[in-house]
Amino acid sequence: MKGKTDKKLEQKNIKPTAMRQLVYEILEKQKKALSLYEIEQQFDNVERSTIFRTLKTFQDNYLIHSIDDGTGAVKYALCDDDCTCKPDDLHIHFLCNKCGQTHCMKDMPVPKMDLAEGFSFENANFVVKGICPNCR
Amino acid sequence: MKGKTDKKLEQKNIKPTAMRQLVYEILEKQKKALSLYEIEQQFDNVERSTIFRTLKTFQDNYLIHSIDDGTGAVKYALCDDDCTCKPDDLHIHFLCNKCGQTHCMKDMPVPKMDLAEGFSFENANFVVKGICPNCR
DNA sequence: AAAACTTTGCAATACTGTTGCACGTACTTA
DNA sequence: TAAGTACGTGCAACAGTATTGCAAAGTTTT
Repeated sequence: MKGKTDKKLEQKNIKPTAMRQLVYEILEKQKKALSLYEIEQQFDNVERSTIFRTLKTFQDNYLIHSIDDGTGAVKYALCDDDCTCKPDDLHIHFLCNKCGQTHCMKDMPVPKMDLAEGFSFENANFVVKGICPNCR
Repeated sequence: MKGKTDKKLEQKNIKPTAMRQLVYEILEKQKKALSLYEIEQQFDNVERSTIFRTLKTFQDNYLIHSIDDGTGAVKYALCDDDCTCKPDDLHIHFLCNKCGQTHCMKDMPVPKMDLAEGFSFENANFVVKGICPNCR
């Protein structure tokens, strides 16, 4: 019988290799978004580039989304099951200025803005920074 | 008689050296936000690190603000005269996915969000991406 | 003009992300 | 099942941006 992880991967047309299962489970276990480096730390002897490509595959298949929170390292977090990373799926992210953790605020969609004449909207990145509940 | 640039710099307590005047004028001339590299290109033989430190000085004194638009290079743009880079001064930035130029939407403040219990708001980065009027 | 401080240039380095290549595993098909 | 093909992984090298230490040059103060 196939595991839950395998099903999730196959749902998004990703062949479930050992590596991919592990990376997926690391992301699932965390409530927060993780950087490539942070994921790498969870392994003993795995190549950065392998994880990098695993994340790229995940991203290409809408299993995860990436967040540039301004800390210098891109972070990654699981998408919702039905997410296709379209504008309507966008949500706000919160970076704690103290602990550096980045959280997905999945219940807070990125507000639609009325742009000036001639500007079209394709995508957005909205990161709110402050102090998280754990750090006060 | 002192030039306009000197006054602007002194208004923000920045000693107006030749380098600083030039960097300021480059930023002023442009409508858009510029990366360190783009500024470097406007000179013949100036050190990256010097510009870097010049920009840092400008930023520490609220003369410019930096924008991380997700392109990998931080960009810089002049603040309004009375800006102190507090939450109320924040505005949206627009990155054109075609030409890569980043514009300050100074008339569009970053919307205040009601964060979940326990999260405090200190700062925000809101970048909207799409196609700009020049590229359609 | 000497001392103290600031700014600049050079060189080196850190960090993150990214790619080429070779090897091995898994899948396909005859 | 054996040969052929496609895919995934590890290693190594590299690219781009940001950043720092140090010394020389310039500026301000006394």
